[in-house]
Amino acid sequence: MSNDQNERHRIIEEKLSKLEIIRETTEPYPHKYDRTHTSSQLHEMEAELVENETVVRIAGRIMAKRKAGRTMFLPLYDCDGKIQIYAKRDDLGDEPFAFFKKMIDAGDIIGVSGTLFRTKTGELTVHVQTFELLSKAVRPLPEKFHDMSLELKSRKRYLDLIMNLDARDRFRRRSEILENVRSFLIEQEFLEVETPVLQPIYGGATARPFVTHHNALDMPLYLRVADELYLKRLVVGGLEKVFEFCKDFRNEGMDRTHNPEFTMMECYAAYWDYFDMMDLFEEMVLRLVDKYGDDKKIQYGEHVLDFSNGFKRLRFLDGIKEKTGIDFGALDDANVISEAKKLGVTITKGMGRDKILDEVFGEFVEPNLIQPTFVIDHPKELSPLAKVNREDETLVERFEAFIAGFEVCNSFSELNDPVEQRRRFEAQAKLRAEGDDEAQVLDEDFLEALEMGMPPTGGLGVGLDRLVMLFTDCNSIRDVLLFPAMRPEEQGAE
RNA sequence: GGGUCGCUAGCUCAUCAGGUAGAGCACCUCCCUUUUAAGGAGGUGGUGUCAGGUUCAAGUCCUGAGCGACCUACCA
Repeated sequence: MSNDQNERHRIIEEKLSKLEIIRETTEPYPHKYDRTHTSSQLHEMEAELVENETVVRIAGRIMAKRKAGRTMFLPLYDCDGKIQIYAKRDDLGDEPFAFFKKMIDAGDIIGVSGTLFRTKTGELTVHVQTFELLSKAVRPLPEKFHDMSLELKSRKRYLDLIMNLDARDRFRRRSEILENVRSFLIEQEFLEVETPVLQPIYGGATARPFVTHHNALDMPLYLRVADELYLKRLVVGGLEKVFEFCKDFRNEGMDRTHNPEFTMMECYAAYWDYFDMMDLFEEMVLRLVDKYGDDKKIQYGEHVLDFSNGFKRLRFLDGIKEKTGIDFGALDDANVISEAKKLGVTITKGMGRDKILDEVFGEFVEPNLIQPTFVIDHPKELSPLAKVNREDETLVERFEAFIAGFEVCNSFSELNDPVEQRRRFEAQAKLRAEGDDEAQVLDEDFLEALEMGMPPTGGLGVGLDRLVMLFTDCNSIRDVLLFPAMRPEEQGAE
């Protein structure tokens, strides 16, 4: 972008010329610095460090420079918090102090050694004995007492992380949550595996893919929309419990719960059904509730989400009946259409009965599912990879978890009948021919795997970004992605 | 995709009855030996998102484009 233009900016010019002056006597970008403590360790170990007058070495970014004559106070941010440092001319000597005062600015990264004390206003502070410039910043920090715009935070996440310690905490928590889920699955004896991101045929979800091209093979490849079909191949192969943390890519709209690339966790367990998966998911989430919530409750925006009774179970058609008063399950196709129309649902050509039900559900039920709910037993056409329901052959054995009005997971008793699976794929092909470009594509290689015999299997996919949103009280997926998708700032930039 | 609002100094924002721009932070000079949105004095810095139009005159009005925020619809 306009680097050249920005580098003409006065402040940057000034800092660059300052940098050249520094270079005459000092290396502004040395190779390393040995620190003895981090800021939070200083706070934790204060009593001991003060008593022993321990000389500590810390490093971090200067966030402000408060000059008071022949002394300076500077807040320093490091990996886990902040600590104030105090520099005094009489301690450092005229030359070094002058260098510090003149050449080192807010935004620079320095290392200092010194002893701990408390100022008369009570702030724990390092009394500097020696200092070292570790990295000179040639751009100014953003303004310090107003929050950056949301756009700038998302575009330049490093600035957000520099300025806002809570942003660092949020992403640290994201990592912690993912780690928690991972170790939970490993405890349950799931095996972590990796499957292709680049796939010759995409499948496992109803979604439009990103397409790319392999030059050597001269063929199109698709970025995965799900890893489901690969994980099931592994179950066929005898890896009975597998999981993957997978970046998936869907070429669709973006909003507060959707980013074109996002992170899912899918897991499959042989000999399990969807009830087992409900238990697994519930336990996985309750662990997080215990860790981050209070008395089985978590605050999310205006809502208090109450997990003390686990997830409520709501049958898909019952949910619709509750909210609309209409028992769609008892209606024939023509009446489904006319009732849906009465409700104001837009029906387009090629929408089958079940698709219409999905619309009704999405409109009238989903937004109301604030408290943790498993929506179970969906219509068959919506779920071409799910096994038919053992009690009602028009439905499948499936559940989706809804919390705070959005979907967090999707799971089924996996369809393992190769003949039936082929039929379902063919039905999808028909939908596709009728114009549904999200319909799934027949995957012959996957069918061949099923034909080898897959044990009865339970599968689960969890939208990890959304899970993180819940436990970080974030309203938008962008806030839990370090680098959310953004349009380039300037056109024709290069 | 549809609607509403926004885009002015590096950052956060003023100017909003059309008369060619201001503040705070940051930066520069100076004063200040316990400050913490440090303070005081002075100063630099703007092709007002872009492109057209109306007008004697446009950041300000009109049209279009770009980017963003929020709401709304669909996929996790």
